[in-house]
Amino acid sequence: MAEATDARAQADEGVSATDDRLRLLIERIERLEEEKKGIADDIRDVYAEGKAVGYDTKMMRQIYRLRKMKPDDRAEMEMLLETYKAALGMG
Amino acid sequence: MAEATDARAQADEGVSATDDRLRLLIERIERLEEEKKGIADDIRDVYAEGKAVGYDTKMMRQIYRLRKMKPDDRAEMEMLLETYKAALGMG
Amino acid sequence: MAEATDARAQADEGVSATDDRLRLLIERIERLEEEKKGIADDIRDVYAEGKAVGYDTKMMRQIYRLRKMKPDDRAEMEMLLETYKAALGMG
Amino acid sequence: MAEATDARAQADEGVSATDDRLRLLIERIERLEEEKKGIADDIRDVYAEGKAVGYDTKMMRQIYRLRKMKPDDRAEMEMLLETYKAALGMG
DNA sequence: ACGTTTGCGCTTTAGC
DNA sequence: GCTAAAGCGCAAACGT
Repeated sequence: MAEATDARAQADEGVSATDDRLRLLIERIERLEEEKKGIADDIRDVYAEGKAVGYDTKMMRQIYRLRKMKPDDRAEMEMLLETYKAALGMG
Repeated sequence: MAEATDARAQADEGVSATDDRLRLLIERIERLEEEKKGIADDIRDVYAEGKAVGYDTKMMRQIYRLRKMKPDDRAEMEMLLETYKAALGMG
Repeated sequence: MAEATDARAQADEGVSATDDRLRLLIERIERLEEEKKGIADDIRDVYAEGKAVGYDTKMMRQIYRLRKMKPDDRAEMEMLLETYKAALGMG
Repeated sequence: MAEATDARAQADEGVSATDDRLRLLIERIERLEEEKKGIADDIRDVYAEGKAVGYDTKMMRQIYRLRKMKPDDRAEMEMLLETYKAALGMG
């Protein structure tokens, strides 16, 4: 409970200094979110560019996903295999 | 390992010029997605920083959301919520 | 725009009848959420029971996940293979 | 198909008594998870129904959340939010 | 241009 | 209390 109310305790004592700190944090977040959106737009543009030279957008997305997922899938499969071995008393 | 990578091995072999162009597009996308993830991590860090100095994460996110809304929309939304609350006897 | 403000329009004209309707909907949701929580608790109990007779909870969850995912994974792998074939001009 | 199901094939073969017990537990979990999903679908339907008669889905969910909170917690949360908003000059 | 459907991100919850 | 995973809502994307 003490931790949960720290912010209010601060707000109650003196608002100005901590409020600047809060505003600064929020503004940093807003700036970063903007950047993130910019990147997302760039990605969008690349897909559009690919489409313009004849590639199917859906296919490009699938290929991207496939390349990304491969290592993870292998890791997961191996983990599941270990699980099975353990389940059969080899653990 | 051999079985798992058969599909890509095939892709690497009979590769034409158009496939290089496709690969280039995909690689650009991959690069941008990486950047995007980096930004997202930065945002997480800022929230963590705020939490470390006593602000509630949930509230910070709420504040960010409210600031993002157009003032009119925000006012309308709050009014609608009050209306609903009143309708259910929630003072 | 007309659709978006329907609710408020109703609220503005006469509150009582529509409010009962709203309350009824919310109460149905609350009841269903309770049921859902009950089921979730039952699931929890089964895992606890398994743990009590010596099975590792984490492992049981993995097995559940595996059994659930298998058919989907096969379908997805085949789809991705088709994608590759298409990318190589066999589509 | 043969390769992909090797792991399960092995599990099906060298099965001991304890594995039957494990399977039974898993099957109970699967049944319960199915039920849970059914309830979740019902909830979705109720929201859809509310939307169909003019209520805003987002607001209904917000109302449900607020009703679920203990009154004291709700009051404290709203006050904290107001404090933050004031700190950022959001009237 | 709209409605449907899928993918992504956030929120919340379970386990350690 | 924190980290990791699952469920869910939202929004962009595709097809009509």
